[in-house]
Amino acid sequence: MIQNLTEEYGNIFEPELINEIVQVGTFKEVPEGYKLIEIGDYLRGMPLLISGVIKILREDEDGDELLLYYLEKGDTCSMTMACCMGDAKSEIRAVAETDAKLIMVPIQKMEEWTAKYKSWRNFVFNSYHVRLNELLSTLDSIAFQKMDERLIGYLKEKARVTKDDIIHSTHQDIAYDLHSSRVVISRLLKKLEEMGKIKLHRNYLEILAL
Amino acid sequence: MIQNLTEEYGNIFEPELINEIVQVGTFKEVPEGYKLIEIGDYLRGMPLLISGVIKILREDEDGDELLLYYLEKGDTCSMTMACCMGDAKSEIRAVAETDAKLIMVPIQKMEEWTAKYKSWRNFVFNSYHVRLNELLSTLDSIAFQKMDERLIGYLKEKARVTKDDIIHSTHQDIAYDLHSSRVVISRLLKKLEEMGKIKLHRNYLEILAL
DNA sequence: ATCCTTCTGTAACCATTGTTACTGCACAGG
DNA sequence: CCTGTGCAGTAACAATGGTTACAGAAGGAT
Repeated sequence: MIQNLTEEYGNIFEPELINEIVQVGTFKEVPEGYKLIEIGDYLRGMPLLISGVIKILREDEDGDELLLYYLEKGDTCSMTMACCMGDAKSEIRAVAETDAKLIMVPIQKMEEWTAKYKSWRNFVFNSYHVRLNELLSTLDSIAFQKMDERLIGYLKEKARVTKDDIIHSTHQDIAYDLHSSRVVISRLLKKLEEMGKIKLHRNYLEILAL
Repeated sequence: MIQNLTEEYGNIFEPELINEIVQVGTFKEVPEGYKLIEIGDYLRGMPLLISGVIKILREDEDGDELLLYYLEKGDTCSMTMACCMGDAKSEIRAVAETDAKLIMVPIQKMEEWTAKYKSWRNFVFNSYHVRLNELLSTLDSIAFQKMDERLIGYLKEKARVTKDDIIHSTHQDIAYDLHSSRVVISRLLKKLEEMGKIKLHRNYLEILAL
């Protein structure tokens, strides 16, 4: 655990803080598809992501989903922090997009470290900053873009975070993330294939030139 | 300035912090419609709202607008804080929805006070928390609601923050805020009038029962 | 009063997205 | 090998929202 922490966070946290994290944190390794947080969950810990990708989803009363953004190594979940301040109920769902390693820190420490360590304060503020901007771009894409543009953006982003030009998703998977329907996504993907930008297969697709 | 501050913030900030704010802050009174922040502006100060309502807007490259949320007394602009951490360029526009009084605090103090005052830390974290959730509901309404529901929500929220069941807006104004077109809004408003929920007039409308 | 500008109402039309329904294909498991 | 299940392709249609165009009403300015 200590070497993982030092690798990812050694350059931003003071050694004493790293020590504290090692003391109170618990190491966790989760497989792809593992549901880390469900909407309405009471949060007891704050995750520090060591490796892998976590996707953060929003859902409404009817069960309609929407992908908000991905967390990558070095990220933490601002939503979690936000929740720790308030009623502590999660507003979002977190699912491992790939196998992932992370460290869970008890939320009680948050406040303490915020007073004690400048690096922690900067980290927390920076996380909020990044997450707010991430949410803003998500909002932009929903408000200002059409579905074909959103789809292209989605494929690009997914390829980026997984470092893989093969997208291992069914059309239905994509439709869920974009809060659309399978038929619509199939239609648009077919267009992209006709334009030579992607190549479709069963259960996956290749990005050729987006 | 001191009595304004004490009225709105006296119960959450320590007296020493109030003193510091009085020392370095500048009082500002702006009329309805005053543009406080434009997209791309470099931010030099952080606003603490004393009275009035500020609306926060997002805009894309083509100049299409979208209302994100309102700030009310006791609120501050998390976006501003977020911007102070990063490249300091504003991602949003802030316009006074009503006449408003506020205190501008130099951003250099933010970091200092965060280390020094627990109440300030809580205030800043809480602001982020509230703003994140506000952004989430905005996102919800765009992603999951249809225009008629969004319109009703908009009218209710506007009536709430202005404490006035008369909405002093033209159909075009509303269309801008909801990122729709005037004709669409007129159509939907007419339907609401036929349902007896509102009464339409030139340049304003009355909410009867929403 | 007359003119001009702005706001509103409305119709006709279009584009995008979502829905329903049905097809065939791929593949895993017996 | 057959069969069931899930995935993808496609057509026809519906609904929502956006666009264009035009007419008339309100209200201010001269």
